[in-house]
Amino acid sequence: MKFEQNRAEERHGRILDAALKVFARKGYRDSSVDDIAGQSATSKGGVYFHFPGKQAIFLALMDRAASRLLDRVEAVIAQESAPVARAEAALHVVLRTFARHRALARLFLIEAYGAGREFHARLMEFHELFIGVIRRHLDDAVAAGVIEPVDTELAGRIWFGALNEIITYWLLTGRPGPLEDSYASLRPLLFRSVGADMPPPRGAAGAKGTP
Amino acid sequence: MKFEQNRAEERHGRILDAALKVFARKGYRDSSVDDIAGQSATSKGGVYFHFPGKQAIFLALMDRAASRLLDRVEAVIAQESAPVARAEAALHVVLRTFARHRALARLFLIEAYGAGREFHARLMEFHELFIGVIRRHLDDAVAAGVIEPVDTELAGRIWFGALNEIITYWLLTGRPGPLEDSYASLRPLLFRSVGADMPPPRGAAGAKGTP
Amino acid sequence: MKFEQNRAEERHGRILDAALKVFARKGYRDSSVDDIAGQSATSKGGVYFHFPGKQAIFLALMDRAASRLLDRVEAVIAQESAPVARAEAALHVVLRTFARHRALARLFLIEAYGAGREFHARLMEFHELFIGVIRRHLDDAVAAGVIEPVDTELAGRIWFGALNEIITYWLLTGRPGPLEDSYASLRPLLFRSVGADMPPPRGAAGAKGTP
Amino acid sequence: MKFEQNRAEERHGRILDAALKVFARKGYRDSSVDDIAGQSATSKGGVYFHFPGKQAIFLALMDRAASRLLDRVEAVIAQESAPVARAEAALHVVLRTFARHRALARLFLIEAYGAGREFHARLMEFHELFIGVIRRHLDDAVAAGVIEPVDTELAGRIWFGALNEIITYWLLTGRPGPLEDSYASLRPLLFRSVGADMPPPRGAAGAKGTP
DNA sequence: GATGAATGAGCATTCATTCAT
DNA sequence: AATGAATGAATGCTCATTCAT
Repeated sequence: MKFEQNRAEERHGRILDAALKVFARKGYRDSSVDDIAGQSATSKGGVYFHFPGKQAIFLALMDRAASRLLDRVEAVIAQESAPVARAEAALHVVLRTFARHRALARLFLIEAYGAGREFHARLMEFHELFIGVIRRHLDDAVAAGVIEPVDTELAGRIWFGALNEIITYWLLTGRPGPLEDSYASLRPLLFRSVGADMPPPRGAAGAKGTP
Repeated sequence: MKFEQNRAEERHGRILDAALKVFARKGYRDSSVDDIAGQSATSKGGVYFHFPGKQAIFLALMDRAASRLLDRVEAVIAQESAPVARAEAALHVVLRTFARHRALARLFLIEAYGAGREFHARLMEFHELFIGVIRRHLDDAVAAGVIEPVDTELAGRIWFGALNEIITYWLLTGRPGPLEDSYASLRPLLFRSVGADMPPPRGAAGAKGTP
Repeated sequence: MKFEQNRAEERHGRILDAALKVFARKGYRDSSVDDIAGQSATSKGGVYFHFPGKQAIFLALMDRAASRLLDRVEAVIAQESAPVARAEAALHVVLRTFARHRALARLFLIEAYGAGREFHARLMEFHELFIGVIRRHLDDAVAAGVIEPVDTELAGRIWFGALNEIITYWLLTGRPGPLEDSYASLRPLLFRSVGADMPPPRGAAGAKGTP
Repeated sequence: MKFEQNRAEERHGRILDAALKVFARKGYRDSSVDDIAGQSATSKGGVYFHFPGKQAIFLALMDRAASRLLDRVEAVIAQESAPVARAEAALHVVLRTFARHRALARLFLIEAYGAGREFHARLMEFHELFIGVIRRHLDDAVAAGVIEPVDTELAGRIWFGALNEIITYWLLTGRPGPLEDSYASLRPLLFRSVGADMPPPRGAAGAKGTP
């Protein structure tokens, strides 16, 4: 029975993997359940056994992806100690992950809009989740006196929106070639926006220059 | 003949107006040409007489809207003299216009993504157009020594992306109630991002110079 | 008024010419009245002024073509004196005319079938008309004792059907390259079918060799 | 699984049967897929599950019919020994089959022309197939010295074309009442066309040899 | 007479979903 | 659990025909 459960879970996951590929390639509306069934080496009936419908697949896919992404964010944040660095880290992981997984990026930045009314609320929840992370650490920074008091929710939203535009543009036009190159220029602008001193670049881990 | 031409143009415009309403209400994919025909008090055949197809309607709609919006932007910019104020003005008009015309906002911020691959390139062109306006005036500001040298293209993109996120969130959740309220908090963050001093708020222009 | 009448007739003919081109190129069902209007440098409304509808155009076209073809047949027959030669001449003109006017051939051999029930009766009338011509001269030949008594109606139909198949095959496959080449081989077979001696080839006009 | 396969094949065949009826009654262009679905007691979707489209149905129908007809031809030919009798048999089966199955006749002699460009090539292939059968046996007859050397391909085409015209005329006008009556008059004309002696009528085979 | 805008019925095709096996 | 056959509603688009100007 444990065995069967695993098999079911594996199938479940396989369908989501297939859906991600298909949705990213053809877009939500132009993907058919048959496409997903084909890509996941299952039958249409099989897909409907594991999911109640096409919408549910997309929703489950967003949930799984968002939760994995948040986990990664939390993991990276845990390695930073300075509040601003933590906020920054959150942003950077998202950029890096999307740069490495275009399909994922398409899902959140493009397809979720086109999938229809039903997904918008959920998408906004995800935005809030990520913005909330940024915001929390900016709040810490304010509390610690590292940055001036600002509307941290709005600041988080700005950071997030800026990132979105950059990644979306990259997704749809291919520019700039290596997405991560944007980050070096992006950093100072965002930091300045909340009146933070430029901390050493991420990864330099505070080891440099402190006597 | 002049008369007939006007009649044709009027119908053309009426169809676009109807399409805007319908697309904003039901989304591009869930809107049928019949819906548009009904809303514009025309027959389906009439719609197809004026437009080659559904996609063309959406495209024409985006073009018309973007061109009107750009005109408004240019008009407002012309009333400002300081470069940073001009860049800011561009942003502000967009915010105000979208706040007053939710349907328009939906079109550009939501539906254009869901309408399919064919529209993405065009949408990005519009982004570039607006970002280009901001950028040009930031360049002027740099040249005038008003702000420090920054990657103005990226700065423009950040401003634009931040605005997008704010408006999108408002569109989909209704928060904050009056969208324009965001502007007051947004301003200092964006200005700081490019290292600009806070100019007096827009519209306070007449107050300048009073001791 | 005579002038206007001529203008109208000219337009009428121009539309038929255009229709012939269009029908031959795209087939009756895939040709639109717009296509015909375009090809005849008229407006759709103009076409409908001269003809009550698409069917009527096709019918008028068939009538005009058949009548011209019959005229040509009669003219050529008048130049022959031997009854069998006359029957043969009828066949030969049709072959030659269709070989030189593919569009015409398409009209009668292909499109008339696809145009729908309404045209079938008329098409069969045309078949009968041509077969009647052949038959009449075969009857003369029988009466003159030149050929044995045969079912001349059937013989006419056979001659006509054979010709049809040959031309149709040529129309749709392009073989044989020069359609008229078939004629030399066709002649003896058809003549033998009615038990006629092989007369000298048409065009040799009895002048050759007879002392 | 064998069972399901049968069920699928049965449905497949049922749809073709329905299509034959519908196409023969209304013509290819005036038949809708809905008509076929209705006639086959299936849903439109069901039809599309078994066939990729309307054209494919027509094509499959032609293929099935032609293959069945060819089988019948071969079977009848096998019962004759004389080459000319075999060629004749081929012709006769076609006449008889079409006389008994008007729908089939309509399909090949009328609708295939009206169905559009796409079908013409296939139709000509069928013509060639049947003509090839006749031709082969005429070749045998020539080789056996039974008939004089003639262009057997052309002779086959003539026989076939003659038959076509006769059947087509019967289909569209109803004359002669019993189509098969034509055959008795047709035989001598065709035989003579290739210079063959009149063999005893088909079916009289058992009478052969009685002094 | 001529034009072209407008109409509206018709149709092939797609696809999410259901269900018998 | 899984399959694939079946359903039926939905929709973009075409086009013969009409008619106001």
